[in-house]
Amino acid sequence: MTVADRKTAIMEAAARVIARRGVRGLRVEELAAEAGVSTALIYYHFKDRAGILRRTLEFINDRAAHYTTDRAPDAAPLDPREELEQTLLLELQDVDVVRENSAAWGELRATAMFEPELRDALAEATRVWVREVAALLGDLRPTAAAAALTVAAERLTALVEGVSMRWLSGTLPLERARELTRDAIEAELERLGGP
Amino acid sequence: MTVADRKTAIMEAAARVIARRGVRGLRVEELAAEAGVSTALIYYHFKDRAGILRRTLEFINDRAAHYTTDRAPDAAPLDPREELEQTLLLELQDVDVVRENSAAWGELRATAMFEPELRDALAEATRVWVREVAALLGDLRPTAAAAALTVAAERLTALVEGVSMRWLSGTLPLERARELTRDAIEAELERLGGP
DNA sequence: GTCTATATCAGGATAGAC
DNA sequence: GTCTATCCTGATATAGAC
Repeated sequence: MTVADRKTAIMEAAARVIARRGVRGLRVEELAAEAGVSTALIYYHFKDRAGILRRTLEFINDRAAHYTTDRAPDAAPLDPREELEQTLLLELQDVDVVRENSAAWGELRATAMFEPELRDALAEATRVWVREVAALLGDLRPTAAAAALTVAAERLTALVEGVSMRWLSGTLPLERARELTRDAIEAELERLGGP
Repeated sequence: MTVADRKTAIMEAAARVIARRGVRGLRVEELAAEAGVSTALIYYHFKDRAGILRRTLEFINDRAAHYTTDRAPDAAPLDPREELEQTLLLELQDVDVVRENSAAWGELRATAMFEPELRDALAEATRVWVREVAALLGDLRPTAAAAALTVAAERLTALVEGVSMRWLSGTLPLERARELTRDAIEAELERLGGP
């Protein structure tokens, strides 16, 4: 295993531990055990606890970008509507990597309320996501104004974050969360001009 | 100052400290200083750290219930539409108590992902809120089906939580958060049957 | 680069006086 | 009920060998 692989393995482990215990519950010792390395090595590579969190946020963002766009090479291309649903509903699946990402994402957003140094990365990731959703909406409603698309995308992504929190905190069943999201997509598309 | 008053003062202080530092950042010592008492007294009244959190969640729920319904006795009665906007937008105001409540609420929801003992109180509070919003929607759209009202209320309240998180984590300006919420109310009302 | 061992210290919790 | 003083655990972080 190369050094780069090992660093990646540590960040994968960090995502798992954060999903399991939260940012608050992340213990460097537990992370070390999860990754099968010593605590000293973690500090060697990531400097300190804040460094672990920062790098893990980046890692999660990258991974989300990939599971959003990576598709089997032989799969039929998605139509825009399917792609839009995918993009939003992907955050709401009971699949390890996704659940980890969503949980870690929620945690990191919550943490960012009190740690300004996470804010920039968070704001940027949000911006990218909103832009992506707005673009997909634009494909489906080419005549809609750019501002209207952005507002709709902000509402949809904020809703997904909201229902995701409820899902992960056990307040809302997953299927219900997905249903609310699907309906909201429907509603926004109607709002942007009927089909 | 009576004992009951003192306990209330401690919980008010807890809400302030949680809003400022987060659940993870809550130090019993800082709480004690904020409330002007000793740490020993906190433990005397609340047993342990978990007890502080549990009681504080109850406290902010009660307080939110009151600032939602308390109104100057001489004020003109709100019409249902205003009342609906109030109920949802009240969580999005740059007023100390509200900001505290919203921040603490977001924190506690995030914490509940990993601490099952907070879940019940959280789920119950959410249920009450959804029911309240659904009832207000029902006043405005008496012909709508109950299930449709509930779904709309779930979407709206989840959206408010989502934009609230973004607001408090510095990703979205307050005015924008309010605007998105207002538009969403508009959209849900249209969806439930035009005015 | 990676480990074992350990320093350091913050903060939760309690004892005991008043 | 409330305080002062203190204990002690658990977690971050580092020293130094390999």
